[in-house]
Amino acid sequence: MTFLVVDGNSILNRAFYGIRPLSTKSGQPTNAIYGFLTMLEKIKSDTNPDRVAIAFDLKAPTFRHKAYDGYKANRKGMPEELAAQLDPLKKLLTLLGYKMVTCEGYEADDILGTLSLAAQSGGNKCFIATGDRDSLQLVDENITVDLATNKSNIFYTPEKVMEDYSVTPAQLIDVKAIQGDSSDCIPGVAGIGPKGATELISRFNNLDYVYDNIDTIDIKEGMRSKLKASKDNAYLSRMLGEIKRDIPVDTDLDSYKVEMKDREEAIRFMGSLELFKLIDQMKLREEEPILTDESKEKKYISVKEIKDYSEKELYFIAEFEPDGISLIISGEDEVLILKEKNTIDELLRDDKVAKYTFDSKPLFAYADKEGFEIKNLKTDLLLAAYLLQPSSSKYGLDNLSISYGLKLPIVDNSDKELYSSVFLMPQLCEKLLNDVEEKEMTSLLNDIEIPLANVLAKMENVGFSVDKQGIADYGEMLGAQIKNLERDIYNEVGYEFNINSPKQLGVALFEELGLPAKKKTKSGYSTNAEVLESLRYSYPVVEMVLSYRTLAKLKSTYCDGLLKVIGEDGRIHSSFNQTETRTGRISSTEPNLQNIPVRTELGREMRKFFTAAEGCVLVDADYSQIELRVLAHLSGDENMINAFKNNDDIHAITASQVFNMPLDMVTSQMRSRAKAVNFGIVYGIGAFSLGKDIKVSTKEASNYIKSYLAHYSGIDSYMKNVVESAKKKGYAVTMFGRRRYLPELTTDNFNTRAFGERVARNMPIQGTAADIIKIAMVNVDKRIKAEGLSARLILQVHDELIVEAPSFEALQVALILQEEMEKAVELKVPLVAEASMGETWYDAKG
DNA sequence: GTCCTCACG
DNA sequence: ACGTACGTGAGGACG
Repeated sequence: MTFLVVDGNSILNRAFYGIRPLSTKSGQPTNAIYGFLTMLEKIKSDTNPDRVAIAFDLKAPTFRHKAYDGYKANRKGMPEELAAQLDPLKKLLTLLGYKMVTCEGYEADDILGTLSLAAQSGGNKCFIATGDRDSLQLVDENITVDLATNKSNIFYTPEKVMEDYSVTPAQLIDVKAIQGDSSDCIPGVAGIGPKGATELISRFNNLDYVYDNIDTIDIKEGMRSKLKASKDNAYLSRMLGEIKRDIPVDTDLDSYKVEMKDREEAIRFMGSLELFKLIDQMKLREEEPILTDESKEKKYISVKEIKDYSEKELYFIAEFEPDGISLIISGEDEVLILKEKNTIDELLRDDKVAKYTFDSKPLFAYADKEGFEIKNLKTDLLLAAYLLQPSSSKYGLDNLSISYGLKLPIVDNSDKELYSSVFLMPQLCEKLLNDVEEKEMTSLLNDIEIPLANVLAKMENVGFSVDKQGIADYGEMLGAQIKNLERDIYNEVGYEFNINSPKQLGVALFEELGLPAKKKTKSGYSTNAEVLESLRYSYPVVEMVLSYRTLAKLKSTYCDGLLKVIGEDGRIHSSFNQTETRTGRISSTEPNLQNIPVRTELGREMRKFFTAAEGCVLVDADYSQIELRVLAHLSGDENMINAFKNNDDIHAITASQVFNMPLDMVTSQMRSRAKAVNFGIVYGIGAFSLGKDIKVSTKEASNYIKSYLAHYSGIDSYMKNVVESAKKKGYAVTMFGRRRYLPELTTDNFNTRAFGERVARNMPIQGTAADIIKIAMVNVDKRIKAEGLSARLILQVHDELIVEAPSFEALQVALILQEEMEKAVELKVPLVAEASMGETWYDAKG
């Protein structure tokens, strides 16, 4: 039999430092857990053990021995991020069926020693997997040490130990007794290091022989006196360094059989840690699920293709392939596949068929293209899952089933895993919708998110018309300027290099030209805009680099990037993702139309290429100060509410309050600083960053904030309450009940917790604003339809909506936009939206 | 695949 | 004592 003993703490350490930081979206670190299991799998496949024991130290921070020279090395114990992974790892190992061994008063090494000896005495082969070399003394004919890192595994047999250390494994104890080991606080013989120690032991065999014959052996006098001086330390060190092999742990090897009791629970737990890749790597899902006796769930299902479907309830997902649509439907005892287009269309528009699906947007897009409407869509599980867990990064139907404790049946005549989770959709729906109801998000789901999916689908279909030639020409123009700048920069620096490489640029500026470096990043000098900005007026080359950066960004991201995604219809069809952000905003990809330049004139030019179709105009409306208005509402601060009721210039009013000045004495600089404070408040504010932003000292910035909160005392108390409440509830919440869970608030790590607190202050504001514009979008879409217009919403940019409308509808549409945006919700302050129009986005933006 | 940088609200 | 404002997506360099 082969026995494997794992040095848990040591492998965990290797994993933690060897794998880049990973964490769930909610902030639970997982890299060490991931690394540990990957390494364990690798070790197992290399050693093929029949039994496995995993040894752990009992105490988290490891003070091996009382230090004789202070204990600075381990003073802080384990880093927070590692400590936070210990309990989840142990739980997971237990779920996976491993037996863990700990022993009060002893260390993991002693457990390795005892178990390996027990295995050997029983005539077995034993592997010890560890990350540090202390255990090498245990190696013998039947005990092999696997020195494991996340990259390599080195197997130490007696021969390999001899090869590397020139002594036998047992002699390593004596070598260490002489040389000492500062990391383990083993003193050794002062003045003799690894070389001397190894030579002594390989020549004289052991420590006893050396000291028994200390006056007669043939060594240098200096060494003799060092040895004599440290004799006590040497023997103490040997005692400390020798691993114990008879400590009281369970040596019944059969108790270390690996038996997974509840596979689904293990998968579910791994799912909650978002270790999806690991679930696959460990092939946890391939085998038959274990069903409990009382379970009425089906073990096996089959897949059947059908021509017709006549039930009144349809639980399904839609798949879109080049050859058309197909529905995968949850049947009574099987999964049904429906491919008949006419049948499908009939079902989708039949008001008498209640429909439950996962990911409705493509379905809405399909119906839009086919020119009909989907009727009686009861729910979208993807959107429900998002509301329940907005911080997750992956919402597969299968992961969802698992995390809701459903056991996936085996599909016997298909390899598609998806089918088994489709089969469970009715159960899953019930569980999810109950959950949504309990958390008071039913209206958010049914009245906002699901109708919005339809609106977004249509926006994607319509797309945004662009002037392809215009973009290409603009790109060429930029290209020529970039070439000139390149040449000038090379001239200044004296050689050619890649200006796009921050690394090479750092060397050129801060080494070759000797400019003062301000900041460093992990991999070299920081060359970001903030650093360059501070040098631009003193060094012409910096100015050139800044221009180069601007132009290169414009060309690569916006000209080249956009040209690649123009459709055959001459329009850009971005994708709007509804389940991506943690605050409830939507995001835009391929391309991202929410970050088209506007802040500088040169960039803003890009918007001239975003046009209305022939005979149409763009109507663009944006909210004025929506986040501050939301803040005024949520906080109930009278001062701010009044400012908005009076339709005052909020930043100027803030300036007059913060700087204690009459309004007509407020300078533009004061206004712009007050504006930054307003932004800072919304983001969760810190004096340091505010100071950096407006280029005043941290102290001064801190005074601004104090003054702000004194004048807006309602905001002060609101901000305190909102953090308090998030701590109590575990989540931040918007006006419409959208949640964001904040496990960060309960951690001990100061920075993590401070982050959580800022998010707790920001999310209700950003999220409520997101809710509001979503409502407006749904209502605008409805109004346009109700009034029989052919105008179409084509883009949303967080506080801005763009509609493409036939010219003759433009005025009507502008009114609709403004009206629907302003009355989307009633707040304690007016909600103001302003519309304007033009042939291009450049002209339409007010 | 990750880092750095930078575009937007 | 320590790092430093919220939310996104994309491109280029580099290992």
